[in-house]
Amino acid sequence: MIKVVFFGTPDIGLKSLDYLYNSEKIEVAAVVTQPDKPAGRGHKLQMSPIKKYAIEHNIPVFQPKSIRKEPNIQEALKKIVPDFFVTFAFGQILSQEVLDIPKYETINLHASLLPKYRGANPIQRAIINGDKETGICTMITELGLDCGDICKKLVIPIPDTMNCEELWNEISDKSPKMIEETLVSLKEGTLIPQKQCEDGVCMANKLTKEECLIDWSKSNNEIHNLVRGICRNPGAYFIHNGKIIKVIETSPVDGKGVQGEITAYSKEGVDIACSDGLVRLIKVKPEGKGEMLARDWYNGVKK
RNA sequence: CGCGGGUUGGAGCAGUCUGGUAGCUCGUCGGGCUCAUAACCCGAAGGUCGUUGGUUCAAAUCCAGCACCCGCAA
Repeated sequence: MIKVVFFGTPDIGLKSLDYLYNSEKIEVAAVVTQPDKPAGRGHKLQMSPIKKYAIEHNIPVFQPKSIRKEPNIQEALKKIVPDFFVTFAFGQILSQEVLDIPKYETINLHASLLPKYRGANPIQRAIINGDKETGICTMITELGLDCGDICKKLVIPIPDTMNCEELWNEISDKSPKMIEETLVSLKEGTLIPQKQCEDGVCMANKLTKEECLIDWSKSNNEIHNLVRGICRNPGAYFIHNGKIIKVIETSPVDGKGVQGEITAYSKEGVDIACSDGLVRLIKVKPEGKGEMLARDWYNGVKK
């Protein structure tokens, strides 16, 4: 049995945690996740999906505000005498003291083809930039952001119509085996991590509010990529009659018109002109309303 | 007690302030017309107005409670 402590917070790591927990070769001795935070409407205290899972399966949970600054929790983790730490979208930076705790290594799973898209937002950035492929890497965690040696790499193609939710799910589905195989072969010594090539390094920064506002002076493909890249969360949007209209689904089509103006409306959707062709809105979500077909939204709004 | 929007035929909305015949656009169904469109014309079906209670001669509308959906912010 390989004894691991799983560090994670959002639901993208849930399947991996579940897989490791049920694996014959792995023992999940504890889970480390972000503290419960007031979130959502009404600011109710909410626990992370990873914590929920851990509680349901009686796995011990640690919730440091900052793992670097809490020696008590570090001590508790030492007592477990883990073989590996596994981090997957944990949301905190580890320190050398923490990295020194496990007998072997700390491994991290990152959702990009490193060294491309190091950082916070690799999945959405790959789609926004119109990449044809991305992937998953497991790596040895070192101080510094996603710069450790690579253990395993898996390429995932991105079709033109794929949105970030679909990619998110695919990564969530394919990660568990990657992690298990990495752990097993590292322990056996059959895998030699490779240094990252320093050539193609680029960062995947967090999305800003401004980036989510649709700029109609861009091309229809750029806008389409933005929409599918950030889909519902946080969602690309524009302002119509003073209301935020989130755009859930689009397709780029040919045509001409005044940038930002609606040029046509049909069963298929509402076409808006941009710098190069048209963007056909298919599904939208107006402020305060549920998701709806763009043609339904426009039907209620036009006079 | 973070701020705010919403619930009305199958869909999207108006009507609520100022109580008095259930309205618009779309869709569906039937008929007609056009070279053609996001087409057009005629007709029809389809609604316990979220729920419970109160006020009133009379409530979608006013008052009180409850449920559910959603945006912002974090």
